[in-house]
Amino acid sequence: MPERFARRIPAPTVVRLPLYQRVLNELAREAVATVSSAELAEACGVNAAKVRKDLSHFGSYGTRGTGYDVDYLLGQIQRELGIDRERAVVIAGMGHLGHALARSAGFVQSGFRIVGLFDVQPDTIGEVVAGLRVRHVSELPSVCRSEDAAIGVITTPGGAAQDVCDRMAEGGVSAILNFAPVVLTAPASVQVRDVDFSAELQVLAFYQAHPDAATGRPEAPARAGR
Amino acid sequence: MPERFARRIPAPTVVRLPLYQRVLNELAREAVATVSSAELAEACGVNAAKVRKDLSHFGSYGTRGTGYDVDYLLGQIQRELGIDRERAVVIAGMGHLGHALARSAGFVQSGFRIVGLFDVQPDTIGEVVAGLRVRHVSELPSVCRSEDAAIGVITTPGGAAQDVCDRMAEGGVSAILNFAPVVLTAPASVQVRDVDFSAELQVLAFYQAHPDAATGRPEAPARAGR
DNA sequence: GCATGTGAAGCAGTTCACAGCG
DNA sequence: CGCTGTGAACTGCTTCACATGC
Repeated sequence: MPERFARRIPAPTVVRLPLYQRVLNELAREAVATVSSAELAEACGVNAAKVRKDLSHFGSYGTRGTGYDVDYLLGQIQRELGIDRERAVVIAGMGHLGHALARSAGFVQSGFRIVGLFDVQPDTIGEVVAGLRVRHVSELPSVCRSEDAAIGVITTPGGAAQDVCDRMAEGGVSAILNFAPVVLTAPASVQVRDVDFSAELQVLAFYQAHPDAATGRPEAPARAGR
Repeated sequence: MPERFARRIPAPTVVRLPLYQRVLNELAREAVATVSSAELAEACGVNAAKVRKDLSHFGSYGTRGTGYDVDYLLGQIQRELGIDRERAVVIAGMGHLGHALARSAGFVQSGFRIVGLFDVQPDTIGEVVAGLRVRHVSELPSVCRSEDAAIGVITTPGGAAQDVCDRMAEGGVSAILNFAPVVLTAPASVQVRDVDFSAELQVLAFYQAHPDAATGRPEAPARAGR
């Protein structure tokens, strides 16, 4: 058992971990035994030195002159990501996006299990999606507690997002993935990540309008601070 | 017509522009006439100095002692984002996510018009979604050219993404929003932004597993880089 | 008086380059 | 000899603090 305390990991590094994990998974499936930082970097589209620095934050997993053992490295990264234990997730807002996420194979493969679907529309409640019955949002807090769900996904319209956020916090959720185009207010103990499709397109549009501003390759933008 | 050459805008600033745009839009709807950098910062969940610095990259739009004129500032930001002209978008991969995006109201409101939907499934082709008939991916390049679509969205399974990417490039697309969990290879002239839901959840899981690593407030989304 | 705009300071992540080790 | 791991240099964003101007 390696050391216990993770040193402060740079946020950009944390964001890249899932990428490494994904690529290593593929390599493992292809029965590749070892990778050098250069190869892994190539496959991830990042700089080799960055890969080594990132991995070094967790310890020395590589072998000099050889590279990294794919299976071992994969295991270490998954452990860092806390994928060893399955995590329960609830989704609020069963519109098209909510449906899409509920049925997403990627979530399950990544170690997440969806344990609750919620909405407020009378005609949506009761519907069965991905084997789960959609319930009214008022039941969200209790379900979070009974299912021990610590992660919530918000796919409601903007107007309903803050209310849902409050209910999630009430249910003990400590991490929220927010797709609603709204700035949420949540307790400091609740981690919020925002995803905004329109904003992504707008960024692309910006660089189209300002080709000179494009920095060759955008790359890992890091977190904008709050 | 203001000046022509945009100075090099920091990538983090570009990522925040859509956020400012959104918040300013709300303020405009509420008929708020002016905002100070502090108020705008509060509403966006960012630092006030950052707001001023960001805006200063585009010129001096504020009035000392008063703040910024909401309508004027909004107009300037939209102009910077190139929202003044509508942009045509094509979507490849009409699974649940593709459907969700095709019907997304947010895209239209943000100045994007969806002009083509594509898939390879025989039973999906021909279906009409959001007023558009789904066509076979082989038609993608020609439609991009005829509709002058410069932005493509990939919502296919991972295995089909690179092929679609190639076809988009062939069709003259210069910006791609990629939802497939794959590292795409595209010409340097094509800007790619990746969005990976599972990766977002994994990042949240990481911070749950390492509460000590949480940097106060991560904030606004960032893209895992290429 | 009050809020912007900005030089300067501070800080963080990236990249370099090489010592160290298999 | 090759590749990792890492100190050090570098680059760039963030934050500060205040002069400027309404």
